[in-house]
Amino acid sequence: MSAEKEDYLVLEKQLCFSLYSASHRLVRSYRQLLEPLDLTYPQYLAMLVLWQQSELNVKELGEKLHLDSGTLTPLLKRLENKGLVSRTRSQLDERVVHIHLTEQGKALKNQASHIPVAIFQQSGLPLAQLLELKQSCDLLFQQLDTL
Amino acid sequence: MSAEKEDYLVLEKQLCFSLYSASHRLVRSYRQLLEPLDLTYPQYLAMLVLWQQSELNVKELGEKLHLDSGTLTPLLKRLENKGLVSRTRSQLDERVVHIHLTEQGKALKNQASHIPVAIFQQSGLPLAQLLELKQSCDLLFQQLDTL
DNA sequence: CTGAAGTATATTGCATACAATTCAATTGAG
DNA sequence: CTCAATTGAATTGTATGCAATATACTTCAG
Repeated sequence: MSAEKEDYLVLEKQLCFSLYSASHRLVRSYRQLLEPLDLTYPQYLAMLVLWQQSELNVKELGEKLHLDSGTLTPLLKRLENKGLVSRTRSQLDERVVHIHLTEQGKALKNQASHIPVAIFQQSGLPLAQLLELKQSCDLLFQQLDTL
Repeated sequence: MSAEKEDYLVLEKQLCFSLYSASHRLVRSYRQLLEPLDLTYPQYLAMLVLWQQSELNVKELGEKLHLDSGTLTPLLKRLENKGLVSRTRSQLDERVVHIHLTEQGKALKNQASHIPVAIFQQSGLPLAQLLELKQSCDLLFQQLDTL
Protein backbone atom coordinates (compact mmCIF):
# COMPACT_ATOMS: atom_id res chain seq x y z
CA MET A 1 0.00 0.00 0.00
CA SER A 2 1.34 3.46 -0.83
CA ALA A 3 2.13 5.79 2.04
CA GLU A 4 -0.47 8.17 0.71
CA LYS A 5 -3.28 5.62 0.79
CA GLU A 6 -2.05 4.37 4.14
CA ASP A 7 -2.35 7.88 5.44
CA TYR A 8 -6.03 8.18 4.58
CA LEU A 9 -7.02 5.11 6.60
CA VAL A 10 -6.95 7.03 9.87
CA LEU A 11 -10.12 7.44 11.88
CA GLU A 12 -9.47 11.04 12.83
CA LYS A 13 -9.06 12.10 9.22
CA GLN A 14 -12.34 10.67 8.02
CA LEU A 15 -15.05 13.19 7.25
CA CYS A 16 -17.71 10.52 7.54
CA PHE A 17 -16.75 9.65 11.08
CA SER A 18 -17.02 13.32 12.08
CA LEU A 19 -20.41 13.60 10.44
CA TYR A 20 -21.52 10.31 11.97
CA SER A 21 -20.43 11.29 15.47
CA ALA A 22 -21.84 14.80 15.31
CA SER A 23 -25.15 13.49 14.04
CA HIS A 24 -25.44 10.98 16.88
CA ARG A 25 -24.52 13.55 19.51
CA LEU A 26 -27.10 15.95 18.14
CA VAL A 27 -29.75 13.25 18.33
CA ARG A 28 -28.69 12.66 21.91
CA SER A 29 -29.28 16.34 22.67
CA TYR A 30 -32.74 16.05 21.17
CA ARG A 31 -33.39 12.96 23.27
CA GLN A 32 -33.40 14.98 26.49
CA LEU A 33 -35.62 17.67 25.04
CA LEU A 34 -38.02 15.14 23.51
CA GLU A 35 -38.37 12.97 26.56
CA PRO A 36 -41.20 15.07 28.07
CA LEU A 37 -43.05 14.71 24.76
CA ASP A 38 -42.50 10.94 24.73
CA LEU A 39 -41.05 11.13 21.21
CA THR A 40 -37.87 9.71 19.69
CA TYR A 41 -35.96 11.86 17.22
CA PRO A 42 -37.25 10.07 14.08
CA GLN A 43 -40.77 10.29 15.50
CA TYR A 44 -40.24 14.02 16.03
CA LEU A 45 -39.16 14.37 12.40
CA ALA A 46 -42.36 12.67 11.29
CA MET A 47 -44.37 15.00 13.52
CA LEU A 48 -42.57 18.03 12.06
CA VAL A 49 -43.79 17.02 8.62
CA LEU A 50 -47.32 16.43 9.86
CA TRP A 51 -47.41 19.75 11.70
CA GLN A 52 -46.84 21.39 8.31
CA GLN A 53 -49.17 19.14 6.36
CA SER A 54 -51.65 17.35 8.56
CA GLU A 55 -52.40 14.58 6.06
CA LEU A 56 -50.19 12.63 3.67
CA ASN A 57 -49.45 9.02 2.77
CA VAL A 58 -46.56 6.79 3.75
CA LYS A 59 -44.74 7.16 0.45
CA GLU A 60 -44.87 10.96 0.60
CA LEU A 61 -43.66 10.96 4.18
CA GLY A 62 -40.88 8.58 3.22
CA GLU A 63 -39.72 10.88 0.46
CA LYS A 64 -39.58 13.84 2.80
CA LEU A 65 -37.76 11.95 5.54
CA HIS A 66 -35.63 9.84 3.17
CA LEU A 67 -36.88 6.68 4.90
CA ASP A 68 -38.62 3.60 3.53
CA SER A 69 -41.69 1.71 4.67
CA GLY A 70 -39.56 -0.79 6.56
CA THR A 71 -38.66 2.01 8.95
CA LEU A 72 -41.82 4.06 8.75
CA THR A 73 -44.49 1.40 9.19
CA PRO A 74 -43.46 0.41 12.72
CA LEU A 75 -42.66 4.03 13.63
CA LEU A 76 -46.11 5.19 12.53
CA LYS A 77 -47.75 2.34 14.41
CA ARG A 78 -46.04 3.61 17.55
CA LEU A 79 -47.29 7.14 16.90
CA GLU A 80 -50.73 5.66 16.37
CA ASN A 81 -50.54 3.77 19.67
CA LYS A 82 -49.70 7.06 21.39
CA GLY A 83 -52.80 8.60 19.85
CA LEU A 84 -50.87 11.20 17.84
CA VAL A 85 -51.78 10.03 14.32
CA SER A 86 -54.27 7.78 12.61
CA ARG A 87 -53.62 5.44 9.68
CA THR A 88 -56.33 4.70 7.16
CA ARG A 89 -56.32 2.89 3.82
CA SER A 90 -57.28 5.05 0.88
CA GLN A 91 -60.68 4.34 -0.63
CA LEU A 92 -59.46 5.24 -4.10
CA ASP A 93 -56.36 3.11 -4.03
CA GLU A 94 -56.28 0.47 -1.35
CA ARG A 95 -52.50 0.16 -1.52
CA VAL A 96 -52.13 3.67 -0.10
CA VAL A 97 -52.21 4.40 3.63
CA HIS A 98 -53.06 7.96 4.67
CA ILE A 99 -51.50 9.31 7.84
CA HIS A 100 -53.17 12.21 9.58
CA LEU A 101 -52.76 14.07 12.80
CA THR A 102 -55.20 13.59 15.62
CA GLU A 103 -56.20 16.55 17.80
CA GLN A 104 -53.73 15.27 20.36
CA GLY A 105 -51.04 15.20 17.69
CA LYS A 106 -51.81 18.78 16.72
CA ALA A 107 -51.75 19.87 20.34
CA LEU A 108 -48.27 18.46 20.84
CA LYS A 109 -46.83 21.12 18.55
CA ASN A 110 -47.06 23.70 21.30
CA GLN A 111 -44.92 21.58 23.59
CA ALA A 112 -42.30 21.31 20.87
CA SER A 113 -42.07 24.99 20.08
CA HIS A 114 -39.06 25.69 22.30
CA ILE A 115 -36.95 22.86 20.91
CA PRO A 116 -35.32 24.49 17.87
CA VAL A 117 -34.06 27.43 19.89
CA ALA A 118 -32.90 25.16 22.72
CA ILE A 119 -30.86 23.06 20.29
CA PHE A 120 -29.38 26.17 18.71
CA GLN A 121 -28.26 27.37 22.11
CA GLN A 122 -26.77 24.00 23.05
CA SER A 123 -24.75 23.87 19.86
CA GLY A 124 -22.82 26.92 20.97
CA LEU A 125 -21.93 27.72 17.36
CA PRO A 126 -22.70 30.98 15.59
CA LEU A 127 -25.76 30.87 13.36
CA ALA A 128 -23.72 31.61 10.25
CA GLN A 129 -21.54 28.57 10.80
CA LEU A 130 -24.55 26.34 11.43
CA LEU A 131 -26.18 27.53 8.23
CA GLU A 132 -23.02 26.89 6.30
CA LEU A 133 -22.79 23.43 7.85
CA LYS A 134 -26.38 22.73 6.88
CA GLN A 135 -25.77 23.84 3.30
CA SER A 136 -22.73 21.61 2.96
CA CYS A 137 -24.67 18.65 4.34
CA ASP A 138 -27.54 19.30 1.95
CA LEU A 139 -25.13 19.50 -0.97
CA LEU A 140 -23.33 16.34 0.07
CA PHE A 141 -26.64 14.51 0.43
CA GLN A 142 -27.70 15.65 -3.00
CA GLN A 143 -24.45 14.55 -4.61
CA LEU A 144 -24.56 11.11 -3.04
CA ASP A 145 -28.25 10.70 -3.77
CA THR A 146 -27.89 11.31 -7.48
CA LEU A 147 -25.19 8.72 -8.10
CA MET B 1 -47.14 29.96 19.51
CA SER B 2 -45.27 32.96 18.11
CA ALA B 3 -44.82 33.19 14.36
CA GLU B 4 -41.09 33.08 14.90
CA LYS B 5 -41.14 29.84 16.85
CA GLU B 6 -43.65 28.43 14.43
CA ASP B 7 -41.27 29.17 11.64
CA TYR B 8 -38.46 27.10 13.14
CA LEU B 9 -40.54 23.91 13.30
CA VAL B 10 -40.02 23.17 9.63
CA LEU B 11 -38.17 20.06 8.57
CA GLU B 12 -36.24 21.70 5.80
CA LYS B 13 -34.83 24.36 8.11
CA GLN B 14 -33.45 21.92 10.65
CA LEU B 15 -29.70 21.55 10.68
CA CYS B 16 -29.97 18.25 12.49
CA PHE B 17 -32.11 16.72 9.78
CA SER B 18 -29.56 17.72 7.15
CA LEU B 19 -26.75 16.24 9.21
CA TYR B 20 -28.81 13.13 9.90
CA SER B 21 -29.67 12.59 6.24
CA ALA B 22 -26.17 13.30 4.94
CA SER B 23 -24.67 10.97 7.49
CA HIS B 24 -26.99 8.12 6.51
CA ARG B 25 -26.40 8.64 2.80
CA LEU B 26 -22.67 8.64 3.34
CA VAL B 27 -22.93 5.36 5.24
CA ARG B 28 -24.94 4.00 2.34
CA SER B 29 -22.11 4.93 -0.03
CA TYR B 30 -19.70 3.06 2.21
CA ARG B 31 -22.01 0.05 2.24
CA GLN B 32 -21.38 -0.66 -1.45
CA LEU B 33 -17.64 -0.26 -1.07
CA LEU B 34 -17.53 -2.37 2.09
CA GLU B 35 -19.65 -5.21 0.78
CA PRO B 36 -16.70 -7.03 -0.82
CA LEU B 37 -14.92 -6.85 2.55
CA ASP B 38 -17.99 -8.18 4.36
CA LEU B 39 -17.89 -5.23 6.78
CA THR B 40 -20.58 -2.84 7.95
CA TYR B 41 -19.64 0.81 8.41
CA PRO B 42 -19.33 0.64 12.22
CA GLN B 43 -17.25 -2.52 11.83
CA TYR B 44 -15.04 -0.67 9.35
CA LEU B 45 -14.56 2.13 11.89
CA ALA B 46 -13.43 -0.41 14.47
CA MET B 47 -11.03 -1.92 11.95
CA LEU B 48 -9.65 1.55 11.14
CA VAL B 49 -8.70 1.95 14.78
CA LEU B 50 -7.17 -1.51 14.94
CA TRP B 51 -5.18 -0.97 11.76
CA GLN B 52 -3.51 1.94 13.56
CA GLN B 53 -3.13 0.21 16.88
CA SER B 54 -3.35 -3.54 16.63
CA GLU B 55 -4.24 -4.11 20.27
CA LEU B 56 -6.45 -2.18 22.68
CA ASN B 57 -9.29 -2.88 25.10
CA VAL B 58 -13.02 -2.33 24.72
CA LYS B 59 -13.07 0.83 26.80
CA GLU B 60 -10.30 2.45 24.76
CA LEU B 61 -12.00 1.49 21.52
CA GLY B 62 -15.28 2.87 22.83
CA GLU B 63 -13.66 6.19 23.64
CA LYS B 64 -12.22 6.48 20.16
CA LEU B 65 -15.46 5.50 18.41
CA HIS B 66 -17.77 7.29 20.89
CA LEU B 67 -19.66 4.01 21.42
CA ASP B 68 -20.42 2.01 24.56
CA SER B 69 -20.11 -1.69 25.35
CA GLY B 70 -23.76 -2.27 24.52
CA THR B 71 -22.91 -1.53 20.91
CA LEU B 72 -19.33 -2.75 20.82
CA THR B 73 -19.64 -6.14 22.49
CA PRO B 74 -21.92 -7.66 19.82
CA LEU B 75 -20.06 -5.85 17.03
CA LEU B 76 -16.71 -7.22 18.22
CA LYS B 77 -18.18 -10.70 18.52
CA ARG B 78 -19.18 -10.48 14.87
CA LEU B 79 -15.66 -9.41 13.91
CA GLU B 80 -14.38 -12.31 15.97
CA ASN B 81 -16.70 -14.74 14.18
CA LYS B 82 -15.31 -13.48 10.87
CA GLY B 83 -11.82 -14.23 12.12
CA LEU B 84 -10.68 -10.59 11.96
CA VAL B 85 -10.05 -9.97 15.67
CA SER B 86 -9.62 -11.97 18.84
CA ARG B 87 -10.98 -11.08 22.29
CA THR B 88 -9.11 -12.12 25.40
CA ARG B 89 -9.61 -11.25 29.06
CA SER B 90 -6.67 -9.48 30.62
CA GLN B 91 -4.66 -11.59 33.06
CA LEU B 92 -3.82 -8.56 35.18
CA ASP B 93 -7.40 -7.29 35.45
CA GLU B 94 -10.06 -9.79 34.54
CA ARG B 95 -12.63 -7.08 33.92
CA VAL B 96 -10.71 -5.88 30.87
CA VAL B 97 -11.07 -7.48 27.43
CA HIS B 98 -8.22 -6.96 24.97
CA ILE B 99 -9.07 -6.83 21.29
CA HIS B 100 -6.36 -7.56 18.80
CA LEU B 101 -6.11 -8.04 15.09
CA THR B 102 -5.59 -11.47 13.62
CA GLU B 103 -3.37 -11.93 10.57
CA GLN B 104 -6.55 -12.05 8.51
CA GLY B 105 -7.65 -8.76 10.07
CA LYS B 106 -4.32 -7.16 9.24
CA ALA B 107 -4.49 -8.46 5.68
CA LEU B 108 -7.89 -6.85 5.13
CA LYS B 109 -6.30 -3.41 5.28
CA ASN B 110 -5.00 -3.78 1.75
CA GLN B 111 -8.48 -4.40 0.44
CA ALA B 112 -9.67 -1.22 2.15
CA SER B 113 -6.96 1.05 0.85
CA HIS B 114 -8.96 2.41 -2.07
CA ILE B 115 -12.01 3.33 -0.01
CA PRO B 116 -11.13 6.82 1.25
CA VAL B 117 -10.33 8.06 -2.24
CA ALA B 118 -13.43 6.40 -3.68
CA ILE B 119 -15.64 8.13 -1.13
CA PHE B 120 -13.97 11.45 -1.77
CA GLN B 121 -14.68 11.10 -5.47
CA GLN B 122 -18.30 10.09 -4.88
CA SER B 123 -18.90 13.13 -2.71
CA GLY B 124 -18.25 15.37 -5.68
CA LEU B 125 -17.33 18.24 -3.35
CA PRO B 126 -14.04 20.11 -3.37
CA LEU B 127 -11.58 19.00 -0.73
CA ALA B 128 -11.58 22.40 0.94
CA GLN B 129 -15.33 22.27 1.50
CA LEU B 130 -15.14 18.75 2.88
CA LEU B 131 -12.41 19.76 5.30
CA GLU B 132 -14.45 22.74 6.42
CA LEU B 133 -17.48 20.48 6.88
CA LYS B 134 -15.40 18.08 8.92
CA GLN B 135 -14.10 20.87 11.13
CA SER B 136 -17.58 22.18 11.82
CA CYS B 137 -18.81 18.70 12.68
CA ASP B 138 -15.89 18.17 15.03
CA LEU B 139 -16.55 21.48 16.71
CA LEU B 140 -20.27 20.76 17.03
CA PHE B 141 -19.53 17.35 18.51
CA GLN B 142 -17.15 18.87 21.00
CA GLN B 143 -19.65 21.53 22.06
CA LEU B 144 -22.44 19.03 22.59
CA ASP B 145 -20.16 16.55 24.31
CA THR B 146 -19.01 18.98 26.97
CA LEU B 147 -22.46 20.03 28.14
C1' DC C 1 -8.60 -8.03 56.41
C1' DT C 2 -13.39 -6.72 54.96
C1' DG C 3 -17.29 -4.72 53.19
C1' DA C 4 -18.54 -0.72 50.35
C1' DA C 5 -17.68 1.81 46.34
C1' DG C 6 -16.04 1.91 41.81
C1' DT C 7 -14.90 -0.14 37.22
C1' DA C 8 -15.08 -2.89 32.74
C1' DT C 9 -17.74 -5.64 30.25
C1' DA C 10 -21.96 -8.11 29.15
C1' DT C 11 -26.93 -8.52 28.78
C1' DT C 12 -31.60 -6.97 27.94
C1' DG C 13 -35.01 -4.32 25.83
C1' DC C 14 -36.53 -0.94 22.65
C1' DA C 15 -36.35 1.82 18.45
C1' DT C 16 -34.41 2.67 14.39
C1' DA C 17 -32.27 1.71 9.30
C1' DC C 18 -32.47 -0.85 5.47
C1' DA C 19 -32.07 -4.82 2.14
C1' DA C 20 -34.94 -8.37 0.57
C1' DT C 21 -39.20 -10.44 0.13
C1' DT C 22 -44.18 -10.74 0.09
C1' DC C 23 -48.77 -9.35 -0.90
C1' DA C 24 -52.57 -6.97 -2.56
C1' DA C 25 -54.02 -3.57 -5.73
C1' DT C 26 -53.49 -1.05 -9.94
C1' DT C 27 -51.89 -0.08 -14.54
C1' DG C 28 -50.72 -0.59 -19.15
C1' DA C 29 -49.23 -2.85 -23.51
C1' DG C 30 -51.12 -5.50 -27.09
C1' DC D 1 -60.11 -6.87 -22.01
C1' DT D 2 -56.21 -9.45 -19.88
C1' DC D 3 -52.22 -10.75 -17.87
C1' DA D 4 -47.62 -9.31 -16.93
C1' DA D 5 -45.30 -5.52 -14.86
C1' DT D 6 -45.45 -2.07 -11.51
C1' DT D 7 -46.52 0.04 -7.18
C1' DG D 8 -47.36 1.00 -2.04
C1' DA D 9 -47.18 -1.11 2.37
C1' DA D 10 -46.03 -4.52 5.35
C1' DT D 11 -43.02 -8.16 6.93
C1' DT D 12 -38.65 -10.44 7.94
C1' DG D 13 -34.00 -10.59 9.21
C1' DT D 14 -29.67 -8.40 10.45
C1' DA D 15 -26.98 -4.80 12.63
C1' DT D 16 -26.60 -0.93 15.03
C1' DG D 17 -27.21 2.77 19.27
C1' DC D 18 -28.10 3.35 23.73
C1' DA D 19 -30.39 3.40 28.41
C1' DA D 20 -30.75 0.44 32.20
C1' DT D 21 -29.36 -3.35 34.64
C1' DA D 22 -26.43 -7.21 35.93
C1' DT D 23 -22.11 -9.31 37.00
C1' DA D 24 -17.58 -10.09 38.11
C1' DC D 25 -13.51 -8.06 39.54
C1' DT D 26 -10.65 -4.49 41.86
C1' DT D 27 -9.66 -0.98 45.07
C1' DC D 28 -9.77 1.39 49.15
C1' DA D 29 -11.14 3.19 53.66
C1' DG D 30 -11.07 1.87 58.28
